[in-house]
Amino acid sequence: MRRGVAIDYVIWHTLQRYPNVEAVPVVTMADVAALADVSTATVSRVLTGRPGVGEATRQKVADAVERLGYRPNAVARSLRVDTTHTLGLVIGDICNPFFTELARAVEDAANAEGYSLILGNADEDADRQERYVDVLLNRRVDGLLVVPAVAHSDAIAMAVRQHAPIVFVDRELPGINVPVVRSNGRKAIRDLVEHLLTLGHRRIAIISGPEQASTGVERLTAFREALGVAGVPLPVDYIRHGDFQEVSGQVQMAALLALDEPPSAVIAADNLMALGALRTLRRGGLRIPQDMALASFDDSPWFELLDPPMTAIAQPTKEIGSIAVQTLLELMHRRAAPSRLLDCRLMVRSSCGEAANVRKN
Amino acid sequence: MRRGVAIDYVIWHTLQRYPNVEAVPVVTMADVAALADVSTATVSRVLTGRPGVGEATRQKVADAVERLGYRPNAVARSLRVDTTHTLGLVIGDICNPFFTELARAVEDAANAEGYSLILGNADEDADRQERYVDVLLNRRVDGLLVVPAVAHSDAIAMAVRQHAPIVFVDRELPGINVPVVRSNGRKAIRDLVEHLLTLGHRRIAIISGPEQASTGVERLTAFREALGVAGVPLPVDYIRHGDFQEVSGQVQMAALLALDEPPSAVIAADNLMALGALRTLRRGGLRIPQDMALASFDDSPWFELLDPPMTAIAQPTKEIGSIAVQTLLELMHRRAAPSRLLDCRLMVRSSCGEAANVRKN
DNA sequence: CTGAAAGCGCTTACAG
DNA sequence: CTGAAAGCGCTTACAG
Repeated sequence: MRRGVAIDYVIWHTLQRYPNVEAVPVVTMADVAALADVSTATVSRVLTGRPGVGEATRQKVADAVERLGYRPNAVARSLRVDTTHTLGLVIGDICNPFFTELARAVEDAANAEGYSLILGNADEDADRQERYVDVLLNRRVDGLLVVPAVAHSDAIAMAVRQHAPIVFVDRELPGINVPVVRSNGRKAIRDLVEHLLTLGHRRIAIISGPEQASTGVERLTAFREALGVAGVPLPVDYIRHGDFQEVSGQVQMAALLALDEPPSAVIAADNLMALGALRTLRRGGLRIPQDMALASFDDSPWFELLDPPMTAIAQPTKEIGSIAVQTLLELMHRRAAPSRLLDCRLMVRSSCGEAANVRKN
Repeated sequence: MRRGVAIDYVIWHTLQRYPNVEAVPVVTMADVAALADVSTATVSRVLTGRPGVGEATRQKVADAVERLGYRPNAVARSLRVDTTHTLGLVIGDICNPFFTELARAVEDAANAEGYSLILGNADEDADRQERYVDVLLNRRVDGLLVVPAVAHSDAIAMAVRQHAPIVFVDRELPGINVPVVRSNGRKAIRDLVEHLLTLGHRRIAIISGPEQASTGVERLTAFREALGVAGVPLPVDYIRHGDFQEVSGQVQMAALLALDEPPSAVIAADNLMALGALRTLRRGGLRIPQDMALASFDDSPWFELLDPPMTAIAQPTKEIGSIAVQTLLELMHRRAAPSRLLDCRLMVRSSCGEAANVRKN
């Protein structure tokens, strides 16, 4: 077997170099060069497809590579050329389908441009976020996409000061001037509120994100404005702050139900909190939408199949991901890149009531 | 501002070195050493916390690091110490909640051991899988976890021959001898079939995985055995092969419905195909479980909230992830590590019928 | 068309 | 306790 012979050669070779180590032979470019009887410079040239190598030589090298099962050491290459062809993405929570879909979109876009992606999951936690930003930058990713999980980040501030190419996705950080690619929920939220008003709802509450999260704030503001225009009051008790994770949706929905005058409709600012809210309603035996209407920011493949199908605001996730990567590439080439705001779409289903049986309260 | 001064120093320093480049200054260990007036060896010692450095020296170095905003180059370090403190994970499909949860568990376990994780999404595609395995190995991850997406992989076979530490998760590859960590669905599937039989079902079909996928085969075999024991026939038409993604669930359910004698119950071999099957049923206006019972392999947080709540087999995902990492670490230390098989649990909900209203057909 | 040599930014024996 | 120097595995001017 040819390959066996080649590998044995390497083992032997390695044992020569490290006579008293239980060798796990790792083939280097020097091994290839030796076997092909050329210099490492030449091996490097054929491996990177650089022109100006004789056909015969090229073949000799290719054979040696094949026989030895040579695996280029990307770490060494990166050190030399000062580029890793890797992008980093720090997301808020890998269990949140929105981020999952985003990661998928970013990965596709990155691959299409010849980059691989290292994914960091901050889990909506400040420390984990800081750690990941540093780790990825130390690993010398060529560019970094981050969904900031907290109001303030020393790691990011420092990185920006050092001119690391960074773009924010989905959320942003006050006072840090990097391009942001995200969706603008304003219009869709206005549509949603209108939808609720048409269905007769007048007591509408919101389970928003953390007070520091930019997306949370924006969604809340848009909500407040939409109600204001319609002249519908928004009691402070109707504004709940969750943390974008499921349990907070459960808790805040329970808190709303415990109010003297509970709302008749609730909007959750992300899909996990909507899931939590729904769970609380179900456990309490409440009917949707008769006892409580519920809508969600973020759509999901599951929503159509829930009981009842959930009305939701869909973000253009794929687009966000690919535009974010494009933006990052611009930055990496030291070109200016603008922030981008993309529109959302309201998906009317039946969790807020049917247009048919409009109700008054 | 101290930091401003320090950075200006670096810019100046860098410009000295590269007078005609629009400098993006990157601070190196040599810069720190120069500022602290020590050797790089000493800087390295304090940075890696090695003992035997005078307190005064240590402080000088720490100050310089701080002032310059020094960021260690992990690429250079890796080349030198021949370890990256990184694990790789190649999953089948990042949009599949099972893999997402798995990735989360693996990441947690890896972080706990001081490793970061590079995630590759094969998207159930052979080429993408091969590419990722190579890319990750070239990047010199210290170990690799893979959910093999196809029946045969040259990249993996080669890597194993080169003694790369690899463990399979969730699925395995025939003829490749590496530890496997996955769940054993046999018992839970037997429970599920029993559950269906008790409810009166006699025409039970399965939407299995691809014929080459080990998990698909195992689940199918367990299903066939369980029916065999009960003396219930399994027509060939009742065995459908999907690809673990949603659309195939839709298609195969439609095929089952088109049969002369359609089944009264269907088991989908993963959660995405279950979702697809459910969608087809809903679009066709069929009632569940009256017109068709449906159960899923893989549980999901959504299942409890579906219409109707879906009966499912839950895998111990967290455990699979953490045990897989432990197993990989053993391998990395060149210790033998056994394969591990973990039990699943049947979560009875109402998509197959209530125990109350048992039916006969 | 090909090779010798320098160098990327670290770490680590080896001396002192 | 500290430093000079070699070397990890590549790539790339520079010569020839």
